[in-house]
Amino acid sequence: MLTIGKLGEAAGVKVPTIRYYEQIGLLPEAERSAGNQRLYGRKAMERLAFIRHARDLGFTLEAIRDLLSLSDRPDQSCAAADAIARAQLAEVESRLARLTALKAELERMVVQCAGGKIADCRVIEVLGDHSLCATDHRHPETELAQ
Amino acid sequence: MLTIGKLGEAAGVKVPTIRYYEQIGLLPEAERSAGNQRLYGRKAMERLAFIRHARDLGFTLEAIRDLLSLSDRPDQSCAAADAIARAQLAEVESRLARLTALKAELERMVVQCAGGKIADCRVIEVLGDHSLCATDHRHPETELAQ
DNA sequence: CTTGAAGCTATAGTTGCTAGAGACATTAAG
DNA sequence: CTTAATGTCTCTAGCAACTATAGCTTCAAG
Ligand SMILES: [Zn+2]
Ligand SMILES: [Zn+2]
Ligand SMILES: [Zn+2]
Ligand SMILES: [Zn+2]
Repeated sequence: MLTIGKLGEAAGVKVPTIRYYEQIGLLPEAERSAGNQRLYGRKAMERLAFIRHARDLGFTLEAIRDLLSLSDRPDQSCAAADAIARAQLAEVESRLARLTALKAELERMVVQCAGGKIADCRVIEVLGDHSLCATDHRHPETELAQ
Repeated sequence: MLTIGKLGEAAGVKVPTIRYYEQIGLLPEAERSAGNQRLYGRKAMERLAFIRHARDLGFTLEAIRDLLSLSDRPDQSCAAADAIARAQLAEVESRLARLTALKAELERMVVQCAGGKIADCRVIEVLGDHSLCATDHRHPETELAQ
């Protein structure tokens, strides 16, 4: 059995984060030692590794909650899990598209500035006027999140 | 003079967001009508458009605060403004790199799943075990933000 | 002149944590 | 065995950048 600190170290998750996951019900309530300290076994460790990995792949905690409850029912079809993954892929693709446009605009800005006074700075000028942009990079309904 | 609603419409910014910007000091306190409603002139409109555009390009409100105070001093060198823009470009590039890796992993996951039971689902399997990943996509110190 | 939209303030909620305060538990050294 | 240094406990508050709600006042159209 691992203490919370050891578990965090093993899984690459900070201690308060583990407690937070328990608090929001993503991890079950941990067993406690005689002195009221949390103790974790292999199952908890695997569950936390799953969460950590899914977070690293950009899934929200809500999506992870769903994936975890799916993974607890091995006999069911995996269609729902696959749908969550495909939605996450679509999300990532849309962010990629947006960031690619942003990168192009930012590059244009910094390249075009000759480096004089603020009054002549292309960066300041472009920020004040989107019509000077080459692409339509504007924030659609897509959230900035992640 | 525009009311807050008209200003928001013109600049593509929601009304509560404008009030929020005023509250945090990003916009100056607006003039008020006899009935205590905010009124905006062309300067406020330009300032809000600048903020909106910079937000669309991914700058943080802190960076925008700095850019705005720089743009209020037209005689000074634009080096500081350019540095902020280059930092933002670097940030975007690092997010792009990470998202590109995520996209590759997510694609691998969804492609490899044959679509049967959860017990055999490649999505669930890979989420539980990063060693099944092709790339090291893990979250460095870089924040997930935006 | 009435009514509905738009404005006002103030507070709380969102996501996914992170940081602190103050108290108890465990471990290692002396 | 005692102390000191960590580690852990709970609880609360804070971060970005808004968004939503409640309960009010003001404005503009018919
Ligand atoms: Zn410049
Ligand atoms: Zn633009
Ligand atoms: Zn599957
Ligand atoms: Zn992985």
